Formats: sequence, structure tokens, C-alpha cells
Amino acid sequence: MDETHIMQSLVGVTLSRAVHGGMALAPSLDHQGSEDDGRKQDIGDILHQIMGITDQSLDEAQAKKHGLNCHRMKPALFSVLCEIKEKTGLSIRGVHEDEAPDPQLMRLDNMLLAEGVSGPEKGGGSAAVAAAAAALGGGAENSIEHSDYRAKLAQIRQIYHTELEKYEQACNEFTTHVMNLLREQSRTRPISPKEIECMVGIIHRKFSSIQMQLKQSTCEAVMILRSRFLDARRKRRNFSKQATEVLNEYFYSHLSNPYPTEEAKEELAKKCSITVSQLDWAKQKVSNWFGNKRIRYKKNISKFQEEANLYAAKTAVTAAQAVAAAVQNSQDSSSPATPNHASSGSFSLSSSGDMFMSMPSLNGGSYQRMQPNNTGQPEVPHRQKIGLSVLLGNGGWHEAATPSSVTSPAEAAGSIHSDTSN
DNA sequence: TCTTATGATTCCTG
DNA sequence: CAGGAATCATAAGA
Repeated sequence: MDETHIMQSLVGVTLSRAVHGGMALAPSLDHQGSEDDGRKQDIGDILHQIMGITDQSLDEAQAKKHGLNCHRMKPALFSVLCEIKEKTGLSIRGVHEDEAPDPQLMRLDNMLLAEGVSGPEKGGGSAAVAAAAAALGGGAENSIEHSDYRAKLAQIRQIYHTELEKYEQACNEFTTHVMNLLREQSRTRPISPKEIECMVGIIHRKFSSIQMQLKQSTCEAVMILRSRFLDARRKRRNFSKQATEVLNEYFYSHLSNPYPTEEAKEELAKKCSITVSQLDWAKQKVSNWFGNKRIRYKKNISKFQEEANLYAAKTAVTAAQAVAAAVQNSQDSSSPATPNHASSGSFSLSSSGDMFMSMPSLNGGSYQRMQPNNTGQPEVPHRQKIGLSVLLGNGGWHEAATPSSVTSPAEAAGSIHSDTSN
């Protein structure tokens, strides 16, 4: 800020009051007679010069200031100004000694604390994340702890603190500057410590209002970030073709029990390269996919028949390749054959026989979810143990819905991988 | 612009 | 709490 303007805006108020006070009091000085006229003229000149200082360049002003300080009438002017000041009882405006904290500022501070922008980094941040998770509700509680969100929040936090520091520094510098100016001026006119204090108060209030703006815009930024982040989660993006293939491959190869375990979900998420940085979130997406798939498959089995055939054929091919590899292995060396992995890049199709099983349903009930037993292996519901793999029309798995055209490779694939005791 | 496909969300149940 | 069912919202294609 330009020094002239500082003088005008901050010091000018006091100065002009003193000057105007002097004009108002002029008649009271009249009694001193006409011999005082010359002195009054001199004082008028000095006042005029003081007022003129603000319109001049720094060097000029310095020179004039020096001139004023050495002026023969300076002590007289000083005493006159003291007298004026005493008589007018110059009020110190805008001093609110123990003013209550601004409620809006308090709100903003609380908000920034809750959002994790101010206050301790870790606790505040996760508090905000938890709050955002609560807004989402349900199982997505952990998934919101998204690194992107955290990174952006950290960025906002950093900017906020940098700016805050800058403002504080500027405030201190400016205060010091004004205090120096006032001290300098106190050589020419009477300035009480109270006035300096008042001026400092004005400056601090001015800067705290700027700080409030900073806090306000920081809050807005966090709000925007949050809403964008939540929107991004709600916004649907189709999986890649490759990802869908991986998921379908698993689904149709586990048709009797299309409920991937947590480990399987994790593996699927990795294989699908689901582009979210948080594993829990990726697993949630896999769960969503399987949930949708199960429901939609069940609702319209005939529609999915072609797809099922396709993946059955694929599975048969990979199974056959695995057999060939196993045979090759056992012939090549005495070392144990490669386990039941269809290929290095695909899943262990331990239930690949599922889609080929054609054993009729015994009671037509709906399939049951496999519950992990205490051995860590999924326990097969009774109906599945006997090979029931198809869904009933009335909400259960039905044999008729099994892709009929894929039963032929059943022996080949099933004989190798049909560990239906899985 | 309309329809279909599909990922996500919500509510409910066992 | 996982999963079923219904529904929403949007991407993708005709």
C-alpha cells in the first residue's frame, strides 16, 4: 500500500479533526489581539503544509517534514494542537475493548475445524471424512476415505494456512509501519498511546475481516470438493469390456454359488483394474456388480443364455488347456503338476463345472448363500452339495434355465474342476 | 429423442 | 451385515 494513502486513510482522520477543531476554536484565540495575526498566519501556513504533505512525493515530503520540525513556530503549533485536543476531548472512535467474538467468525472457525482444514491434521481430516461418509450412509462408510479427496483437502488446508500466515505477517508489518508513522508524527502533533492503540485496533479489525473472507472461501472450497466427490461416486461409469469379461467369467463359472468371498472380490477388483484408489471401494463395486448380475440373471435367464453359453465355451477351452498343460507337466517331470488354475492369467475355476451341471433340482428351493465354515472354506448348502446349480423360475435356481447347449463340455471341464465340494 | 443397459443407492429381510 | 428387490440415474446406442 502506498504511504500517502496510508497517511490519508489512517492518520488523516485524526489530523483533519485536529485541524477542523482548530478552525472552530479560532475565535477563542482572537483575544490575543492583532499582533497575533502574524502568528496565526504562520500556523495556518504550517497546517497547510502538513495537509499538503500527503500529496507530495516521499523525498519532497521528507524535506518538508524536516523543514516543519525545524520551523521556529513549531513549538507554538504543538502547544496549540495540545490545547485544541484538550478542549475538543478528541474521542477515540471504534475502540471496542472487550468486544464479543463475531458469531460468524466462530461458525467459520468451527466449520474449518470440523472439515479438518484448521486444527490437528489427522483427527480433523478423518472427522470430516466420517461426516461425509455419514452423509452417504450405509456400507460406503469406509469407501469415502478416498485418497483423492484427502489429497485435495490437504491442498486446501495448505493454501489456507499459507494465506493465513501471509495475512498475519502483512498485518504485523502494516501495524508496525503505522505505529512508526504515528510516532514520527507525534513529534509534530500530540498523539496519545491510546490513539495509537486505537489505530492498531482498527488495522487488526480490517485484517480480521480479510481473514474472515479467507475462511469463508476456504469453507466454500471444502463444500464444493465434498459435493463434487460425492457426485463423482454417484455418477455411473461403465466398467471396461475387459473388466466385464473377468466378472462374467467368474459369475458363470460359479453359477451355483455366485457369491465371491472377500478375497475373491479383492482379486476380481485387481483383475478388473477397477480404477479407484481405495480397495474397499473397488470391492464394493464388485459386490454391486454381482448383486445386480444375480438379480438380473434370475429375472431373465433366457436373456442371459447366450452370454452363459459364450462364457461356458470359454471356460471349456481354458479348462482343456489346463488339462493339456497338466498332462504335459506330469509327463515332463516328476514334480507335482500345476494346480487347478485354468491359465496363469485367469481365475482358479474351481467351480467351473457349475455351468455344466445338469442334475435336476430335488426340491426347487432357491439356492442358499455359502457360509464360510470354521475351516475357512466356504460351506456348500445342502442342495449345492448334490449339484443343484440352476435357478427356479419362482425365485430359485432352475434346471431349465441352465444353458442347455453348454452341457456337452461338462465331462471334460467338470471332471477336472468340478470340486463342487468347494 | 427414445430405449435399453447398467452401475449405484435405498429399503427391507433373515 | 450381506444380499434381494426395487428404483434411480446416467451411459450408450438406435
